Amino acid sequence: MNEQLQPLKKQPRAGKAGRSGTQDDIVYAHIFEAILEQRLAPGTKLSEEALGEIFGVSRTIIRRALSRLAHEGVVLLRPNRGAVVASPSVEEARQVFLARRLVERAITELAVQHATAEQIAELRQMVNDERDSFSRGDRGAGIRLSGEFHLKLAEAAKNAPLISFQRSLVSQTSLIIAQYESGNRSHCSYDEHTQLIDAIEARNGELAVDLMMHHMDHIDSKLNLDEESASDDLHAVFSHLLQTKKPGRSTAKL
Amino acid sequence: MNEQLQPLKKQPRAGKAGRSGTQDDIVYAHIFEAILEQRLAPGTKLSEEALGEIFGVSRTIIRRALSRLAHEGVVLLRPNRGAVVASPSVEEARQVFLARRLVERAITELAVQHATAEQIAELRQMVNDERDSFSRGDRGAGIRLSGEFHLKLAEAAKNAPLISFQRSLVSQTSLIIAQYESGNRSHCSYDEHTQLIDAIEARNGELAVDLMMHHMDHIDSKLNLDEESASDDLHAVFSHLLQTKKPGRSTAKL
DNA sequence: AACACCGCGATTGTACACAATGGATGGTGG
DNA sequence: CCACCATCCATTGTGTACAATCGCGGTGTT
Repeated sequence: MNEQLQPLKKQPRAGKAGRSGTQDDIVYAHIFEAILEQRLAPGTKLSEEALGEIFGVSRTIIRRALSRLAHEGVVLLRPNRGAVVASPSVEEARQVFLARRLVERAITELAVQHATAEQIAELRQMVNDERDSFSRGDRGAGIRLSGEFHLKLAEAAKNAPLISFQRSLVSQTSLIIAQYESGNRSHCSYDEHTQLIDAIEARNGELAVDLMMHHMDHIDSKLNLDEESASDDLHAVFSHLLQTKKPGRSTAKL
Repeated sequence: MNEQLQPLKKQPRAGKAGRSGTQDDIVYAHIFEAILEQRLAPGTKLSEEALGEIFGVSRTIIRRALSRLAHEGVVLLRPNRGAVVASPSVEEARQVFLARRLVERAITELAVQHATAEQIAELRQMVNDERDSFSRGDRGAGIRLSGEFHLKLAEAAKNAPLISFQRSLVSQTSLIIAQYESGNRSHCSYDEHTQLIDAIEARNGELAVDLMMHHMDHIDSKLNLDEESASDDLHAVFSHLLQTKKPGRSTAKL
C-alpha cells in the first residue's frame, strides 16, 4: 500500500544498491501520489531518465514503477514512445464507474460479514484524516485519502482478487475525479463514509449497500461526464488525442 | 545443456532487437500456456537464467514476463528468492471463485446487451475448438480454451476494467482447476457454453445469467475444495512449503 | 552428537552501455 | 511558397556486467 513516505527522495541514495527492494515502492508511491494529487496533469510525459535523475535511481527502477502504474491504469505506456499520465476519456470513466458499482456492492456485503472491530476503528481514523485534509484545503490529499478509505474497506472484505481490482479501480477513479470534478462543491463524502461505517458496524448489510450505492451516485453526480463537459473542460476532452495517435497493440491495457 | 527449443523462435534471432516488442509476449504466452496445461507443476521454480537460455533472450525479457504473470496471480514472486509457479490454497481458490461469480454475472448481462453478431460467431468457433481439444484428449488445451471463451465473453461486455480483471481471474481459475479437479469427469462445459451463447444471441438476459451461474456451480462441484481435500490432496496443500524441490523432471519441455 | 557460526555458491537486484525506433528538422525540388 | 524527403537527435528497448542477498554446507565448540 502507499504509506505516507518521507519528504521525497531524501533517502539513503548511497550511489547505488542502497535499500534494496523498497526502492521500487518509493518511486511508485511518489509518482502515484503526484498523479492523484494533480501535481502531475493528465497527459504529462514521464521521461525515464528525468525521473531517474529526480529519484536518484537508474532507469531500471523507474521502468518497473511505470509498468506497475500502467497496469493500474493511471499511466499510459506507449511502445517506443514513453509513458504519460493517463487521461481517461468519458467512455473510460463510465466503464470504471460501472465496474466500481459492481465491486463496491460486493465489498460492502462482504465487509459487513467480515470486518473486525480493529478494521472498523482504522476506517474511522481514515475518515478523520480525510476530513482534516479537506478542511485544511488540501484537495489532492483528500481525494487520495478518500480512495484509501475504499481500499481499506476492500481489505475488510477479505478477498484478495477483489482487493487488487479495487486498487486499480480506485486509482483510476481518483484520476477521473481530479480531471472531471465540476466546481468545487466540497467533497462531503466523508460524511457518507461515516454513515457507511456505522451501518457496517451494526452489521446491517442492506443499509450499508444502500448507503454505498448512494455514495456512488453522489460521486457520479459531481462529475461532468455528460455532454456539457464538451464546452466546459476542453482540455480534458482533447488531451487524449494530443499524445496517442496509433491504436498500437499495447497489451498493457485492453 | 543449453539446448534452445526451436518451436518458439519464429524469428530469425538476428542477434538482438529483431521484432521488438513481441518478444515479451512470446515468452509470456509460452510460460502461461505451460502453466495452464500443467506442463509446469505448481511450486516449480522459474529460474530467470534458465528461461533466458531456453527462449534465447536476456533475463530482462524473462523478468518482465514473470512480472506480468505474477500480477495475474499464476506466478509467485519472492523477493531475492526468485519466482515459482503459484499453488493456490483452498482459501485462495474460494476467493477467486467468489469474485468470478460476481464478475461473470455482470459480464453476462453486459454481453447480452452489447455482443455483436461477429463476436457471437467467434464464441461459437471457440466452443468448437474446445470440444475438439477434449475429444482429442488434450485436457490442458481444453482448460485453456475454456478459459479463453470466458475471456472472449468479457470482451463482448465492452468494459475494459472488467476484461482486465477477468483475465486475471480466468488465469487463476485455470490453475486451480488444473490443481484440484477431481477424477476425470470430462469437462462437459462446452455444452453449457453453447447454451449460453444461444441465450445471449436471443438477448435473453435472465436465462443467460441463470445458465452462467449454473455453469459456475458445475465448475465448483468438480473441485475438491472441501474438507476432504486435506487428506486427498496432500501435495497441493503443502506444495507452497517445498518450493525448493529439485527440478529433476528437466525433460519437460517448456 | 548436536548446535551455532561462518564462508561459499548460486541467484536475484541494479546500473550502465549500446542499439534501434520515432519524431523533429533542415534542405531540396516542384 | 509549400510539400516531400533524408538526416539527425532524443528517448526507449535490450543485453550484459557487477554487486548484494539468501540458502546451504563445512567446521569448530560445548
